[in-house]
Amino acid sequence: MRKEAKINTTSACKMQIQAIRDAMSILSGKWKFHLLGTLIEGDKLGFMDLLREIDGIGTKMLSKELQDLEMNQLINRTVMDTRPVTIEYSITEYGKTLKPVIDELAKWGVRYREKIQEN
Amino acid sequence: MRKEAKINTTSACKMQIQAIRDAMSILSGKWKFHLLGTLIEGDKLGFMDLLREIDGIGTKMLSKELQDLEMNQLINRTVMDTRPVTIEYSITEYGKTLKPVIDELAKWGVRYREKIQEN
DNA sequence: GAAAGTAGTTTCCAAAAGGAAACTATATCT
DNA sequence: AGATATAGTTTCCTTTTGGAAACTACTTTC
Repeated sequence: MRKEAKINTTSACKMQIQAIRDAMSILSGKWKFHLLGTLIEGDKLGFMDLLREIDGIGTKMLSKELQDLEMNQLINRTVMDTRPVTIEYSITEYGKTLKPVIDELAKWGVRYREKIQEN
Repeated sequence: MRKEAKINTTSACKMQIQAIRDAMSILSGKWKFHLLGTLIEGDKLGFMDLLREIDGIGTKMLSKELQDLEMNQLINRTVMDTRPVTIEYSITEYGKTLKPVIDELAKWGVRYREKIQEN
C-alpha cells in the first residue's frame, strides 16, 4: 500500500508554518532579540550605548542588525542635530508588538535555567 | 569626561539577557519551531511522517534536530515493538511548556503577513 | 527475488553567519 | 596637537549551518 503524501495539510496548519517562517526570517540572528529587548526597556539609545549595553556584540554586527531592524520598521534611527552628531535608536510602535513574544521567550528561558539547576 | 561602562546592569536585565540566550541556544536552527509545533499538534509521529509533514526538511536535518530536542527532553523517542521497527516521536510534558512561546511567535507572524499585504 | 517501506548515517560541499582589527570621518576638550 | 568621543564601514578570516545524494540495514509485500 503506497503511503499518501501528507497527513496535515489543513490551511490553519500551513498558515502557522508560514507564520513561524515569516517571524523567524525577521528575528533570526544572534542579537535581534537582545537588541529589541534592550530598546523596549530603555527608550532612546545611541550606537555606543547599545555597544556597551549588549555584552559581546561588536560594531559590525550591531550596525548590521540595526539596519535589518530599521528596514523592517521595528526601530527608528534619528539623526540628532548635535555636535558631534548623535544618533538615537528607539523602538517603534510596531516593534512594541514583539513584546509578548520576547517576554514569553525570556520567561521560558528563566524556567529552563531553574530546571537545569535543580538537577 | 570619560563615559561609564554600563547604564543598565540591573540583575533583572542581566537575567533577561541570559534567559533569551538560554532559550535561543536550544531553539535556534531552521526547523526547531516547526518540529515542536508539529509535535504539539499531532501527538505521535514517525520519522517518515515528520519528513512528509515538514515541507522542505531532509533526513539529515530531521535526524539531527530530533536528537537535539530529545537531548533537551523536549520530545520522546520511543522504539515500538513492531516489524519492521517503527519509532514514535512525541512531545514531552516539558516540551508542551513551549506552546505559549510558539503561539506568540506564530500570532506575530500572522499579523506581520497581514501588515505587509496591506501595503 | 525485486520493489517498497521503516529509520536513519555518512560524505562532500556551498552558503551564511559572525568576529577581530584596522580604518574613515567629524568634532570637542585640554 | 593629541586624546577622546560619536558612528559607523571594510577587510579578512573562521565557524556554523544546511542541503543533496548515496549508502546501510532490516522487513514485508507482490
